[in-house]
Order: sequence, then structure tokens, then C-alpha cells
Amino acid sequence: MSHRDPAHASILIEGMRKNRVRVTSPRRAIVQVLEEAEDHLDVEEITERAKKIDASVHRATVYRTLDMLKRLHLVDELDLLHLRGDRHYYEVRSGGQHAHVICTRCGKVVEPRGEIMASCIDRLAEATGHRIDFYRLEAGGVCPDCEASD
Amino acid sequence: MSHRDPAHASILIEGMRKNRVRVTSPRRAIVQVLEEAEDHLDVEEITERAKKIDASVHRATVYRTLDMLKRLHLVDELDLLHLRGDRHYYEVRSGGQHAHVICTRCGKVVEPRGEIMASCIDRLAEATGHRIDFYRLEAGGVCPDCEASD
DNA sequence: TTCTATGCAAATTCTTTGCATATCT
DNA sequence: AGATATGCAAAGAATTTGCATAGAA
Repeated sequence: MSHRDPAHASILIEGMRKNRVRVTSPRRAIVQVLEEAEDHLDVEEITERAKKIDASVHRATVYRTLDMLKRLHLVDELDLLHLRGDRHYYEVRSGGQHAHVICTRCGKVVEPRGEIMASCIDRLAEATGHRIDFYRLEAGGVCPDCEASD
Repeated sequence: MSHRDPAHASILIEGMRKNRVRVTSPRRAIVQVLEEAEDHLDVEEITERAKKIDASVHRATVYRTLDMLKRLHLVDELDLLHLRGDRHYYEVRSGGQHAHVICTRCGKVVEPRGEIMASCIDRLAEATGHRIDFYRLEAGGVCPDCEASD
């Protein structure tokens, strides 16, 4: 069940096909990096990893590909409240949108999903009258572990 | 009841004094701009407006002052989901934190505050176990007016 | 075959920094 | 007086763009 198995194309590749953008080798590499990432990556890191899959991948292509994926709402862009520097981080938008809660002591990020977030956003929509299509909620605070080890 | 009335010092100036950072003329100008702003300003715009109050204000000072105000949690930094370009926007954190809901059609921003946001964040804190100190929630969608005029 | 995406390098834009001087407290 | 903030100019990052070529549909 590899990510390259054509019968099980990745969410991102599928989304790209659906939107009639071309599936090229650099894009395949970048997408694979994003889908295999365990944490949040910046452009530098994505480029580095993508080069290991396809050495020809250029940083400019990474920017262009990320723009494309953002426009299609296939990836989200975060900045983790700048608690880790001024870079931007990217993640696949699979399994619905979610919040990011960053511990200001240890830097760990947890990602609440599902009903909690849905009801939160529903009530926001109700209060403003908007139809809300996407959102980004990033919060900073102290995680239970750090709170305990005082 | 002017913003310069020493008896009614601005929230930001008060906050600065409380934190023992110096109240200088450039900082006064920048703070006045932030407090009088009706909308969200980027660094360029803040610099321009501050120069009208104190012509000597330099862009570098604006960056340094905003950093200082962010560190003291007196202003918040937004990017409005990059729906208006890649710049950063700043606003005074008065009257508590709040969300920003941006209409993807007309660009208008509304700012839900108060109980809705508080309960939202409370539940997030409960779900993760974090003590949440600050947050940023930006959402994109279609506002009622735009929805109506289809 | 036609249209889109890429690499590359240069240009832009955004932000930070060193340092001598000016300014707050 | 003593510590901190400022202006300026230059450096450093981050991101975008023009263009000829390569590659997907």
C-alpha cells in the first residue's frame, strides 16, 4: 500500500486530477513528502526532502506547488503563532480541519479535531451569519505535562 | 478626552509603563496610530501614518516597537488567512481576544467577541488539558450580504 | 500537438542588525 | 548618569518572476 501505488492514489494527487492540474514528477515528490510528514514542515524542509526523491526539484517549484495546493484547499498553511520562528508550515488537509494548540514551554503541538471543533465553528457561523468554508485556529498555552512539572 | 491626555493614558502606554519599557516619541506615534485605526494595518501603513505624527519615525523602529508590543501581548498579529496578500496586520488587544471572520467575496472582516469565543476556547482547553493563554482564530467564508446577492 | 509546469537566476519584498547618537527615567 | 531606544544604511531572509526548455494530457 505504497503512496506510489496508482490504484491507491493519494488524496492530494486525486484532488489535483479532479482540478485538472498536471501531475508531474516534482509535484509527486512534494506531495509524497507532505503526506509522509509526521510533523509540520517549512519550505526549506520540504525542498530538502523532495530532492531526495527527485533531485531536480527546485525551491521555486515548491513555492509554486504549495500555492497551487493552497488554492485548491488541499493543504493548509500555518505559522504556529510564530512561536517557532517566522516561517510558514504546511500540512495536508485530510480528515477535516482542526486546531493547533502549541505549548509555550515545550513546543509540542496537539491537534483537536472532530466534534469539538465542528461545534465551535458552527456556533461561530451562527453568531456571524456566515457560511464558513475554512478556518485556522492556533492557540498558545501550557500543556498538562509542563504544568505538572513545576 | 484626547489620546494624549496624560490622565487618560492609552491602554498601550499604560501597559508599556507597567512593563518598564520607555515611552518615546516614536512609540507614542505608533501607538496612537494603532489605537485610532478603524481597520487592520500592515507595517507599511503604520509607518506612513506614524510619520504624519512624528516625521522622524523610521520603519525599523516600527518593526522593533511592534515586536515589543507583541511580546507584551498588547497587540496581536494577524494575517487574515492571506486573503489580502502575504502581509501581516496588527491590532490592539483591547476588550479581550476575538476571532476574525473574513468574507471571501467582499473582504469584510467581522470580529466575534465575548461569550461565544470564551466558551469556544474553554472547551478547547478542556479537551486538550492546556491552560490556553492566547489564540488566533481566523475563518474564511461568505457573509450574509454576499450570500443574499447571488 | 498544445498547453502547462519547471529550472534557473535575477529581482522584489520583507525583516533584522550594527553602530554611533539621541533620549527617557 | 546610566540604560535603552532610534535612525540609518547595509545585510539577510523569504518569496516571486521572466524566460527558454521540458514534459503531461
